[in-house]
Amino acid sequence: MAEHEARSAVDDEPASGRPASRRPDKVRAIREAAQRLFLDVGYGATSMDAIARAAGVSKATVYAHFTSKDRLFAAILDDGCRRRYALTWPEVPPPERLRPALTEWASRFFDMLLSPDGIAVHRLVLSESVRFPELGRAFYDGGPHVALSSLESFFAALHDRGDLAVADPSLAAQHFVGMIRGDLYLRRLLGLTEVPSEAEITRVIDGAVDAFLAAYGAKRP
Amino acid sequence: MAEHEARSAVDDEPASGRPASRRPDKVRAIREAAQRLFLDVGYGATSMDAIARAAGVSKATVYAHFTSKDRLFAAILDDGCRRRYALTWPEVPPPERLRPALTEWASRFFDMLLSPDGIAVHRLVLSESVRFPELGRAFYDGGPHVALSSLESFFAALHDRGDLAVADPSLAAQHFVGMIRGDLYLRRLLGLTEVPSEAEITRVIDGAVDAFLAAYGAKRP
DNA sequence: GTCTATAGATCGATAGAC
DNA sequence: GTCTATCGATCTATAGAC
Repeated sequence: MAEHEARSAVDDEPASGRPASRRPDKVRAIREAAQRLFLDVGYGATSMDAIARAAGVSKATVYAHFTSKDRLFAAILDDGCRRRYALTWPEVPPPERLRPALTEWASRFFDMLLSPDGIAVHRLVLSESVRFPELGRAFYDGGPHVALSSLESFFAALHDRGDLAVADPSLAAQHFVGMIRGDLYLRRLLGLTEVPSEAEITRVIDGAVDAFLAAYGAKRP
Repeated sequence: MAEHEARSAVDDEPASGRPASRRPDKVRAIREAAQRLFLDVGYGATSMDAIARAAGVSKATVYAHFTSKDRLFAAILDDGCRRRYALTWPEVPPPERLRPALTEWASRFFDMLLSPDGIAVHRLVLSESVRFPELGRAFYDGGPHVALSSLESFFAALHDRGDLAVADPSLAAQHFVGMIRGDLYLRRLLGLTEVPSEAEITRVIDGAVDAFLAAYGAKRP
């Protein structure tokens, strides 16, 4: 095949030992194909045949690198979705000006939440956490829990400083996130609407920040 | 079989026409078995063999009453889950005393949301709304949309009366529901926690009502 | 390491006796 | 209407050649 010719021209490898392990790119191709298929159609509707076909390898090659469908699924989630999801959680900015900081955080959170990839990850995790109980725990600890924890300490610091009046930082963090999610998150999960417009996003975020500050803003005498 | 004897003793039917349609109870058994299985393990993991076995009939009998697995699934959702689910949305109480009314509504909403059946329905709909797009629409229109709409008009009426300060009733309704859901809803969906204790429920609901009233309570001069 | 070919199990759906 | 028995397709996983 043309593929073989193209490879042989650049295949003088560093001769770094045994001649085995020639094609790490095939492993990568399998991972990418599996990730896209799992995210697009879910675990059950993704067959190992489809993964092999999409990756351009034979099914036996898939099984040579991943013991079973379950293990491949776990590897994909460990290596791809969960880490990328956790990394996209923004850092909480320093509380110099409160409203812009909240707006900025909410904006990034909202974008990640409603993006096609974000929705796909949520759908996949929610669908398969019954079959794979560890999945729900790993996702929560690496995703939502990180966001809530950082918000909690952020709010607690502002409370100590007198810039906010949060008796229960945990509840306040849940309220802020819950108000940002609003209705759009559910409608996105159900496939009822596309990624909202900038105007709609601004309206929702400003509304959430306004309500949060009205509820938790420090009432200084 | 003993089953036949037991039946023949009371089987002198009203002779209301043709002798067919002897066993509506078998249809009911199929419906109940299918509903429980779909809710417990989802559409993909539920086989027609399993449904027939759980209902105590043969697989051919299932197909004699329901054309296909898809149709059986649709019938279950139409007849059982969705209607029962929609009916359990609490009525919004009259606004005589605001705080107790909000607390009462939130309490019933929360109970329904976190109950084993409520969580199972949500999980099923979220999982299968990709494969069955009409399912997501039907669920949303019969469930969350009803709750949000009734809250909206409730808030709008209170605003007109001067008891609340809600510039955007739609956003306010989403904020109230979002704060009630908080973190527990997601953790329930992911299978990370059981039905919370009464004390925990009270803490979350009181916190949401407090925050909502702090944000939207009328500031009368 | 990678392929083709296939085993073994299960699934949705049906035929035919009663 | 209900059963037993089975078809044909599809899926996960593996054996064996190169």
